[in-house]
Amino acid sequence: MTEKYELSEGSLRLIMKGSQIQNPIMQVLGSKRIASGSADKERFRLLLSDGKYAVSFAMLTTQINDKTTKGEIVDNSIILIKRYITSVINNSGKASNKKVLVILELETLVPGDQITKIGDPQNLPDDDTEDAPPKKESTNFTVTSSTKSSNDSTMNVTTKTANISMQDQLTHPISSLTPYQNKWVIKARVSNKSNIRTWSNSRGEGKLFSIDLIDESGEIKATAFRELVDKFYDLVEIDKVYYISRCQLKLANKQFSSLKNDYEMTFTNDTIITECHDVAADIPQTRYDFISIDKIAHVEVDTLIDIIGICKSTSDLQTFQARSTGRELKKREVTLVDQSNSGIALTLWGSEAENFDGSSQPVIVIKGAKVGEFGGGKTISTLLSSIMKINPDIPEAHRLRGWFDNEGVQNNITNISAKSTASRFDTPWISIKDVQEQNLGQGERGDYFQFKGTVLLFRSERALYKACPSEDCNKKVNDLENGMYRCDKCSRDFPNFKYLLLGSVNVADWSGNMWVSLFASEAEKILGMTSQAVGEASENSPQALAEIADKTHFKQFIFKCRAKMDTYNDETRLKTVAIRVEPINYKEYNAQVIARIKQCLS
DNA sequence: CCCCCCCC
Repeated sequence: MTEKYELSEGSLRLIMKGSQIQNPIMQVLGSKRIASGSADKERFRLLLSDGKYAVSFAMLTTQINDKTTKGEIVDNSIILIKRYITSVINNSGKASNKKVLVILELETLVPGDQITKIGDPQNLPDDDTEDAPPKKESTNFTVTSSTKSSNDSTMNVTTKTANISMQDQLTHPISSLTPYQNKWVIKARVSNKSNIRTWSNSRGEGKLFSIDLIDESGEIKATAFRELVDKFYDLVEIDKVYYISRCQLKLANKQFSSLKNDYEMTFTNDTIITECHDVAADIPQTRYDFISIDKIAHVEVDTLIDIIGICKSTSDLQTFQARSTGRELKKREVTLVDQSNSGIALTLWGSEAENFDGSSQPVIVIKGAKVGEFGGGKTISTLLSSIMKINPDIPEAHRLRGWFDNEGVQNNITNISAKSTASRFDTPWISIKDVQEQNLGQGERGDYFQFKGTVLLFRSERALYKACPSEDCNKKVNDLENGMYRCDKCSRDFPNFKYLLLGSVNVADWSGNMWVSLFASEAEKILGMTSQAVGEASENSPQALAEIADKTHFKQFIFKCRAKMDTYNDETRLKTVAIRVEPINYKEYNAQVIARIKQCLS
């Protein structure tokens, strides 16, 4: 084992001086949990050895904490460090800064239980300022690049005087920031920037804007208030990289941010922000934590999530008044699908909705979309703080594009935004014979059922009446024979009325026939005419209604009915109302027929 | 110190 994985002897000394060593191999001699402000943000500190030197201040970035909690890193484990940064931590109040090695990515080469301690490593002193060993000394590792300070023996690593420029300092990883320590400099990219917003409440009023900052180790939100808005708003530009120092840290309110950080920062009068023109490639763009669409079905409402999906379809732009504020709102609904063969409705707002063009079925990526619920299905919506990208150049987007074009486009998609109105789906399909034999309609609410029926007769007598012209009143009016019409329900006389149909139809299926009654809206669907048009035709010709009714014969529809016992003139009998008459959806109808045939065969 | 983010 030891032959196979030789430790990168001497590499720790160079690393702690700021050099970049390619894939150094180290042994873990110890690890311990570091107490932290919040329980879910634990950190791990490692005692690392390169076989020659040992360093006790190495940390795992929190993203890879699971390496220790899963038991992958135990004492004596040999690890390959794939990515790391060195940084300076000021022990608040103490005179000297401390160098720290933050491991961003690692691979365990040999589990600790299969090996013992290698060599007799000596602690590397904190104030190690001697020159690094000359390069000709034989080493088994490669120095790929070194920081400016590594060929300068005075090193800025332990310097914190204000008159050196920030560029000369080693920067701190965002993930190492805490409210307990405020001497730091981060080098971070602005991945999102809000507009300037004002507020006014019981605690006062003012204005603010916020930005999202990202580096290789993590991300954090930063907010500027009041006069600091004027100072920084124009200075800070989206996608650019800055050195930032002297902000105040506080606990983040997770409800309002999807960023993976327990803290957020507030700009202060002492905050310094300078642009970094020498942008290292290792400052990432936006970081996402995508959740697949099928899993959103189980996510709590109001949670902020990151999502990637193909825009399968889009609705037209809709404009309406907000009920609460009365403000005019614009929205567009987009259906996103992904490899889980699930779809979800995404709502875009305002100008984002207006300008959106989904005709090419692009990949949509959103950081910080809000999960909502409508009619029992889950939906998502963008917020002002969301970042939306169309066809971003990231591996996940290319993978999704490939899946959709090759396969997903023809897959059946389960839409998790579908309304789940149980009663509608459960309406049983039964025959007319069953309706008559099953003694339906005894209950208070009546019984609901549906069937495919053929119209045998549309009764034209008394199919039309003059109704109250008030919008929501369909009461029959009395013709006062003086040009006025009285509505008893509204207790008013009107100079006009509206025509309404009151349908009564004899419908048949394979098993029998029965009479069903229909409200105007459904009778209109069978006649293919509005009540008003039928009424006007009748005024011109007394035969018109009979002729119109004749044309309905042998038309077929799906009748969704309610059967209920009804008492009229002391006579109690079953009354069936077709509450909805719909054209036959053969896909749905045939599925039901096939299901019943299968049931018969089993 | 904000934290509103809308509708069916």
